[in-house]
Amino acid sequence: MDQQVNKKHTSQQILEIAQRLVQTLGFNAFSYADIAKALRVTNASLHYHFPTKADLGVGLIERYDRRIQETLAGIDRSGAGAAEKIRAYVRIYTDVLRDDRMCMCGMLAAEFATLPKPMQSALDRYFEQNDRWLAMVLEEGRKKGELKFSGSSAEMAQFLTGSLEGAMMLARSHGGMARFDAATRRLLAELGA
Amino acid sequence: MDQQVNKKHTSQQILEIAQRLVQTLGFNAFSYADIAKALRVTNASLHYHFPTKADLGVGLIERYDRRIQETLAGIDRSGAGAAEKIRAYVRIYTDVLRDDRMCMCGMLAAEFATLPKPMQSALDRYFEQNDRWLAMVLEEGRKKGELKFSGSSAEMAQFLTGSLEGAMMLARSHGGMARFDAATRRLLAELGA
DNA sequence: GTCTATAGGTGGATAGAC
DNA sequence: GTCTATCCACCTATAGAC
Repeated sequence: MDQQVNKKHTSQQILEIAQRLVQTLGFNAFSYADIAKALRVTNASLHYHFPTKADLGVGLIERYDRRIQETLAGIDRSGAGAAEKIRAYVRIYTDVLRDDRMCMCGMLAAEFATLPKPMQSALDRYFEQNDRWLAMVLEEGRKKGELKFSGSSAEMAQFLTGSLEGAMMLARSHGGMARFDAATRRLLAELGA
Repeated sequence: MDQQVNKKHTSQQILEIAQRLVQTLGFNAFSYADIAKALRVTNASLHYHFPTKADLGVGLIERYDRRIQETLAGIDRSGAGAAEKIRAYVRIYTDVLRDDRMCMCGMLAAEFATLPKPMQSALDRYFEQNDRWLAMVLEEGRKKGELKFSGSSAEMAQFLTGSLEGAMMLARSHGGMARFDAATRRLLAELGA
């Protein structure tokens, strides 16, 4: 149990708790005190791991990004067809919402204007990577005749994420899971997936 | 210049400034001090018009609601066909985004969990009324053969608002006006509008 | 790595003079 | 209706002991 391991472990716990808080309340609506209470350490202790809240925020986005990329790589490795890949992608969102959370980066997108520059940049990279993966799958799927849609795959990718994030956001306040499910069914049907 | 007129005038100015702040920063991210500075009055003076921030928030939503309803009623009175009505509806969002704002209620939906109960209720009424109008137009349009879509008109209405809000939100942080325009073009094309 | 203690700032809100 | 003055809660962040 050397210090590195311990530090890493605590950092991970902090990120875990903070992420849930962002997904449910938003980045500006939670405080170090909230994390401290949940983790039963003091406020000051958190600043050892993440000196400023901006550092914590960047850490959150980069970890979220890394995890999603791993998930997407897993979907790629599964050898599934394009249609199934899209369905798996949508399932990621569905699972998050079922856990009463908002997509973290969707929440941060709403708060974008108030976020520290480094967080804005990290968020930009996240959406960039996501769109790239989606566009690739869409392009491949259309070529093979598994999917159908008009316009460029890049544009369709952005439309998809926008609609998913929006449906998710409104489902949380008005419409619930049923609203989100209806939206995803429509999107998938539209694509022929 | 009696007091009533003056009061109303100041209240309106407060609401005007506050609304812009909500649309750009969010409800939790602005303070009475921001409004006071912009209006060049003191912080305390604002509390005369809106005792608590929750009061201000409810006032914002109800005014926003009233205004949108008037706009929708205007569209109804125009005698336009269903397709043109939908296009006019979409144009409302487009104009807001062009002014570098987010739809106020979309922003509030993202912050929903952190809002005072009275604001949540007001927001609920807003989305309810909006969906009702949209569903009515969609239903009418489909009957007359001006619009085409699968599923119920109520469900399609919720899908539309969700996609518009989501596209708007992501356009503000990643993709800009082009992204939003692409989304609306796709949605309208899908409807045959 | 975590603690106590505290600084320095900002938030919403109220009392009471004018 | 607007002002000054003030309260109190909470926020992020730091210094320094352990």
